[in-house]
Amino acid sequence: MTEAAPRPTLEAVAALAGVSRATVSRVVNGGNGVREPLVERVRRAVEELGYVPNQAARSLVTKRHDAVAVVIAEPETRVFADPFFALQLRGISKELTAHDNQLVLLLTEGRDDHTRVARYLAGGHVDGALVFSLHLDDPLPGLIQGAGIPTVFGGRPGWSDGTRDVVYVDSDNRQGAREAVRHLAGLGRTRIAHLTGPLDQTSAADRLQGFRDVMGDAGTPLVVESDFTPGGGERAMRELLDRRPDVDAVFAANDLMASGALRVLRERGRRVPEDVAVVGFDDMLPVAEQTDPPLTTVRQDIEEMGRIMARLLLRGPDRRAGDDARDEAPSGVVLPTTLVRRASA
Amino acid sequence: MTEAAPRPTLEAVAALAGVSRATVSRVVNGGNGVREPLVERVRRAVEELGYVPNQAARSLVTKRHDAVAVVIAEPETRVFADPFFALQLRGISKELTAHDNQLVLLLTEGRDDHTRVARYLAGGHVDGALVFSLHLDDPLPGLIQGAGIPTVFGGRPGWSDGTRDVVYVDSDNRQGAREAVRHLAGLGRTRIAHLTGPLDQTSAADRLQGFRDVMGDAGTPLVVESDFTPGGGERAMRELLDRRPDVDAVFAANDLMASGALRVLRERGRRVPEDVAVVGFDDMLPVAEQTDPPLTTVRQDIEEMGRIMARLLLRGPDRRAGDDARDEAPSGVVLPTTLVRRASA
DNA sequence: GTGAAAGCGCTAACAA
DNA sequence: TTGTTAGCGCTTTCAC
Repeated sequence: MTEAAPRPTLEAVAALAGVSRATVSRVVNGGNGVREPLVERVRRAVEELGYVPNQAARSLVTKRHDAVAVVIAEPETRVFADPFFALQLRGISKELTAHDNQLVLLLTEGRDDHTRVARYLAGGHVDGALVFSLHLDDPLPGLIQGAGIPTVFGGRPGWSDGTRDVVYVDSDNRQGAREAVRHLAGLGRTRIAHLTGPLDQTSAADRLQGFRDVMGDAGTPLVVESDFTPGGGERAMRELLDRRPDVDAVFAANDLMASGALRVLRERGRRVPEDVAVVGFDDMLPVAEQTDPPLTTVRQDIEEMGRIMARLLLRGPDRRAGDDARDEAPSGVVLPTTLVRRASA
Repeated sequence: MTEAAPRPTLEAVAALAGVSRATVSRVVNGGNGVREPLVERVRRAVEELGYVPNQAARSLVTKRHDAVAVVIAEPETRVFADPFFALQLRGISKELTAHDNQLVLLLTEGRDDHTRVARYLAGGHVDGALVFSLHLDDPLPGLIQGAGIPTVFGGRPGWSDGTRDVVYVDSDNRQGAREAVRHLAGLGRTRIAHLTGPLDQTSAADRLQGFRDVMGDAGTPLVVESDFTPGGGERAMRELLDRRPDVDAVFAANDLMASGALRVLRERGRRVPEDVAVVGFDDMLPVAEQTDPPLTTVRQDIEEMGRIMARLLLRGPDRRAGDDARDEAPSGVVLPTTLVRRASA
């Protein structure tokens, strides 16, 4: 609401300090090659005037922005309802901050926003982008590649053509799912069901794959497709109980669905884990620790994933050393998962 | 990872279309006052070259950025764990998007980040800031005012000197709390307790004030200070039950704490609402609807708050019409709350 | 080590 | 209506 007071420029500082703009610029950018007394004088002038460099002017010549965009493409309402993004953001934010980069968050609610985002990325605001594109048919990744800026994806993109060389960070969803199912089998359970996430997301598809790896064809009739939400978990669990009342174990593709499943099981009078053992995925603490009973689940270090994404992006430009040594550039980083045992299985 | 291909400039487009840079600029910015055939030719050239305006260059001359910073000052871990910010962000994001503004999210993890944020805001990246500063003693607001850009606060700032004229958006926490407590009293409850949030936040302090408005001094012994987290709610509830086993109603200052309290009550064998009625605050759906029993709570329209904050900020500059008519500028917008009845009270 | 001068890509008077 | 021109505030050769 304050009317923008005109900020002092390099020129003003130079005048006050009695030096040239070039010298002030040098001091402001680290002061290399400027003699101590001058540095001191310039510093004082900067202080006195409250000078802050104008980034637009700086970027115009340096072509650097020290800012990174985080693009979250999620048309659905659950963008943040799910603590998943929140945790990744924390990791990303920490890493970027440590390297003096700013985080610019771009939320896209629908297709209309896509061109806006593409324009922004191509418009020279940021040095790179971290992209969360969850669905197979999302046009956004293509647009972003068109913008021609370095990009790292969160989660393995699911394009059918495996030709594009993308950099991404993901959890080992398939292996994590295997562990979960093996754990249930190790408990002596034989009728193990799986509540899937939306299968147009690679994370959900990979977890289903892991389930199948262990169960083989025997598992197929016990698979119920769902959507990663608590409500979806409830619906899927009801359907499952109706279809297969003899089920004795459930592997839900995430904790939110598991919590919904637990509610339905309680409502139907099944004891957990005595009658039905339940395992989730994510180890989302606010959910997993506070269900009744607390949830056994597959933990992925979400915050760390975010941190690694940022690191990969910031490192990117360094690697232009040898073009033939290009294959050492990791195109996908897959982090391990661990099973966390609590009371539900 | 792609090496940045040099983007085409206005100059290039002008050359290809056979016109001057000025004409291209006009077309790109809406095409007013340019004859149709030329517009067409320029459009084609833009298309062909994949031209996207360089924002740094543009801002340098226009001094506008079409971007707004959202500053979330939250040293604690719960930044996002709480869906509260997520919802506000959604509202903000929608409103900004509708006005073709970008959202730049600045997370500050600790005091070290403060100067970085101040520098960013003063550095001419954004046209204004939306600030969530929750704690009384936070130095950030001061720094931001120093940056001299329009600012709107989320939640009433709690500075002791009431002299600064700040613009903020808040819920009517006090009135909401009164409603909650009156509802419990209306149920015939007489030993009504209150689990507070951290009292250095105005929202928590205001809710306590509302509780006191209704209960008077009689309520004081039944107030337990806590921290807005589920764990804090559990601890506070335990302490309360130990101290006052005869308590028959609890007003928790937010839903998260209420959920913790419910767990403790169940664990101690108290029936809700028969033995102890419970009311929360926020109506955070993923929490309130899925507790057992579902939570009666005070709803605030968090997303709407975000939307209004953004609207206020974007409108700001318009209002410079008359300086004497300044008092019509709302310095605080306080939104009403409503009680949502579910099963817990 | 320091300053002078050019120019990053764009918009906005001003002329034509 | 269109083009010409002068900067916006900064970094960066290049002389000195």
